[in-house]
Amino acid sequence: MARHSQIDEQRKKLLPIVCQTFSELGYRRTTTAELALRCDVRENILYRLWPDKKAMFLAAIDDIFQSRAEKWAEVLSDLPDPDARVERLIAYEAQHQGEFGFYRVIFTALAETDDDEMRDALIRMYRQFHKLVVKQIATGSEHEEGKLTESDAAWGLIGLATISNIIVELKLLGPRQRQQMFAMVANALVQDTV
Amino acid sequence: MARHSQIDEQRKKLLPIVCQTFSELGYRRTTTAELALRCDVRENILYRLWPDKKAMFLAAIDDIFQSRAEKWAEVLSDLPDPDARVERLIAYEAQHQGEFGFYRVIFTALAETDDDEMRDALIRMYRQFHKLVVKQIATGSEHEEGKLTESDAAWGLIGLATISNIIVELKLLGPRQRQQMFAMVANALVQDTV
DNA sequence: GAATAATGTAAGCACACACTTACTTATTAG
DNA sequence: CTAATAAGTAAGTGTGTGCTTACATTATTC
Repeated sequence: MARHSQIDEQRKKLLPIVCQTFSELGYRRTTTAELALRCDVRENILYRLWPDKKAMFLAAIDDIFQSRAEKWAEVLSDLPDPDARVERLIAYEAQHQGEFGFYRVIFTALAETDDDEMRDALIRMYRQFHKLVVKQIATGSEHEEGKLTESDAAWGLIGLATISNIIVELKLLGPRQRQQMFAMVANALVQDTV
Repeated sequence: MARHSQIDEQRKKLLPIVCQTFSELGYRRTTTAELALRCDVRENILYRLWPDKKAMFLAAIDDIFQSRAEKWAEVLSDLPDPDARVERLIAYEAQHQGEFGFYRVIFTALAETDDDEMRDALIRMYRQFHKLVVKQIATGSEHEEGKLTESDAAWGLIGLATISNIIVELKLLGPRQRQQMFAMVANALVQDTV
């Protein structure tokens, strides 16, 4: 008989490199040759792990969200108080915006939304992300007239994170200003919530 | 002697078609062949109007911002009262989000920010846009402690518009819900300003 | 230890697409 | 009228790149 396949292990091993590459270069500019180079394997080996380039990209989208969510859990692990959690999260995001090239994957994916699988991956990602944010800012209190629902505030925050990433990428503001802006707007949104 | 060049006129004539194409397909998926087809000319004619594909795209970015700004001016032309102007603008944007494929051009451009000219075009566009929004929400009153600056609120609104476009594209919310969300968050940001 | 299947290497195919070239036809200024 | 140049036509060309194929090597299990 023959040896056991280690395809799963290798997929898991190479995925971070694949993520990193797509994060730097986006979808189109990432060539399979470049991926192979960075993974230190030949192209056909990548094609044994995933059926095509798109599958590699979709795997990257999923993984990026996963690791982001894990990061949040880690950041919040020692904080029971909900208010402090939100505060910590805002501070964390204000500081680490744009560090992982997350947005670049998302933006290039958004340019490919004519493709159904790509759409679906994005939709899944945004839904999960929105849910996660709602959970973090949820207070359980009654909804007051004129205030934002938790869902609305969460979309606002996701939008804020998006433009904040763009600001980093284009250096539209200095780091200090950008952090300040992020914190101010985020707090305004959260404080207007319930 | 020979006839006069009509290059400028033709550029102006074809630009809307070029914009429309990039808006639908994004940068990479728009081929020069497709552009020529839609403009009803041969490819080499496009290359007499612009040096390369990138130049066509950059022209589209500039034009898209221009026409957006003009649209705003038109929407606001009959309103002198500043508060009412903001209100009208929010209502207008809430309703017309995603109509022009504006975001698609921007997102595909954001995937090409390794290119300096592309970066510069985006930076210019965002700066102008931000300035325009600030002007619309400016009240002239003193800045109060704990409230958002007009600049911060403007970034918040641009972020909101961005995620709102994404929501439209991915149908993450129904039109009614999305409009509601946009209006609520936008008002929260504006009311927290000064 | 040999059959079997996984892993690795190297080369290249096929196609899409940005851009060019060589040429013909229309227009107009002098 | 005609020389000169713009506008239009048609057919490439070269390159980048996603993906494949053919084959050699290695490891594992019975």
